[in-house]
Amino acid sequence: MTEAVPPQPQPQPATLRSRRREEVLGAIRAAAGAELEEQGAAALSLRAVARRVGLAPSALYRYFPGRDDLLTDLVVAAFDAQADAVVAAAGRHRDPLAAARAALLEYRAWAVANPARFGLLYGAPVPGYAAPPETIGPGARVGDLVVGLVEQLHAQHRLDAGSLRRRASRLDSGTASELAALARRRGYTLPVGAIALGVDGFVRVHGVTVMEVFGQLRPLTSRAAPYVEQTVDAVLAELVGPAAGPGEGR
Amino acid sequence: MTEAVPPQPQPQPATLRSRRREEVLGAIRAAAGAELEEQGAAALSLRAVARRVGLAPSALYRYFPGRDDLLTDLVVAAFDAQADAVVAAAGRHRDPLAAARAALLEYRAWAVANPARFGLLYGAPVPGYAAPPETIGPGARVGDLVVGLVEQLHAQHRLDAGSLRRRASRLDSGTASELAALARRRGYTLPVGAIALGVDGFVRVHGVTVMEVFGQLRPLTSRAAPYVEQTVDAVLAELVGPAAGPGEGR
DNA sequence: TTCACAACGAGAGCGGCGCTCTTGCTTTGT
DNA sequence: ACAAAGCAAGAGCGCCGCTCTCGTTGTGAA
Repeated sequence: MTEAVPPQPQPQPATLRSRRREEVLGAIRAAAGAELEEQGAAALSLRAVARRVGLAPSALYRYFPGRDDLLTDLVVAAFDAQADAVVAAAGRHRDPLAAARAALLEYRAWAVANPARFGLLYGAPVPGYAAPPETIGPGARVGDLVVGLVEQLHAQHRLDAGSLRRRASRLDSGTASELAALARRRGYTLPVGAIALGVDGFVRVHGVTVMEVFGQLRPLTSRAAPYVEQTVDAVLAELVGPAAGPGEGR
Repeated sequence: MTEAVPPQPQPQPATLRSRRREEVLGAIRAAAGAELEEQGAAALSLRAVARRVGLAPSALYRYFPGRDDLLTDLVVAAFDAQADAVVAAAGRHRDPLAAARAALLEYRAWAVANPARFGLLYGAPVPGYAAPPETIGPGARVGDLVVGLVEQLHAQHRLDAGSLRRRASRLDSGTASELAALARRRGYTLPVGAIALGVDGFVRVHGVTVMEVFGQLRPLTSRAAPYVEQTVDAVLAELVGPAAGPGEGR
């Protein structure tokens, strides 16, 4: 559970040793990322990483307490890379609806481009490995972005009133109070029905992405991209009404 | 890729050896299932299975050519068990809408009750293991059931005309022709828009199930059951219009 | 009924895995 | 200049999947 390496770099000493250490650490991270991409998460082998960087297997334990901590490091890096990509895609649009569309499509595109990393984050848990608490921070960035965009749409009075009413009427009191608590905790200022709408949409896109990346979509369509696009458009239509076509936004 | 054991039992010899073989095979399957439930798919160890059955590790190779073939056997068994549960749940209702609701809820309930088996089927692929072709037959039973129920709703003119029109207008020609080919291949007699509606609904339920079983839903709600139920109801409402409440059907 | 044969289970052994401990060597701060 | 700390390598532990060999035992044909 202990952090392998403190995230804040201390540039004060800049000694020969600390510089070497950063270099080797970067090489290990790069090698582990390459191994992950080629072999998958559960097959990540410390010895293979050591071979790739040209170190003895035992030398790796100077940098990571164990295989699980190396996995944790990769999990955090993957969450951050994914969030960076999605946030950047959303940031290219001023209009929150166009930003949401770009974010959801990028969520899927990043997953398709990085299947092993995506599987590490959202696949069946690696046996004997429990995600430590320091991974939940980076893991929440995408969700926060989506809710933030829904919040903007709500502030601009663009959320579909019918969808909002229908969704709120389906909410049971337990889920509603938990969503309200979540909103209070994170400082959201939108009604729980709107949060539920946003969650529904994200869950839907995540579901179709999981099916595509893990191979269950291929029996239905050989090219999954247009199907995902249709799903995203349906999600946006549910949010702001049927006016939201593919050409909406900037 | 070779089937470890022919599925059709030959009761003709009934010799002492063949009877013993069936017993040991059953014990191995049971032990492997227990190991799978306790340790997860990727950690399934032939030696652990052998210990549990009380055999030498090498003796297992008389029954399965290797670890992957044992995995394949478990995959087929899991697909069949899941399909049995879902089909049975649907079979308890005459009305296709009620049957669809029961089937989708049972799909999630079985996954929650058998997380390791579900992860074996739909999680990130086990490294170095590719699902062999004999697994796709049992894997299609649930999909066929869902499409069959949508087909019944269509035959009874109960599908929501607006949903059907909106979904068809969003279909691109490539996806549409692939769905049409799928329908031809499997003998469906419903329009591609209806197939797409059914696929959308199933994908949605699968997505929320994956998130619950793999642990990504807990940050949102501590009790996922009502959220899944709301999703299923939304899916059914999309199918037959907003009249479909939780109390619909027999 | 006898007997060659095939199925069976156990054991030894191969290379690879995560991980620990020990042993030298190099850099560091005093 | 020197003790202390960091570092890399090697040996070794028990685990893994898998192969090969060797007695033993049930089987079907002679």
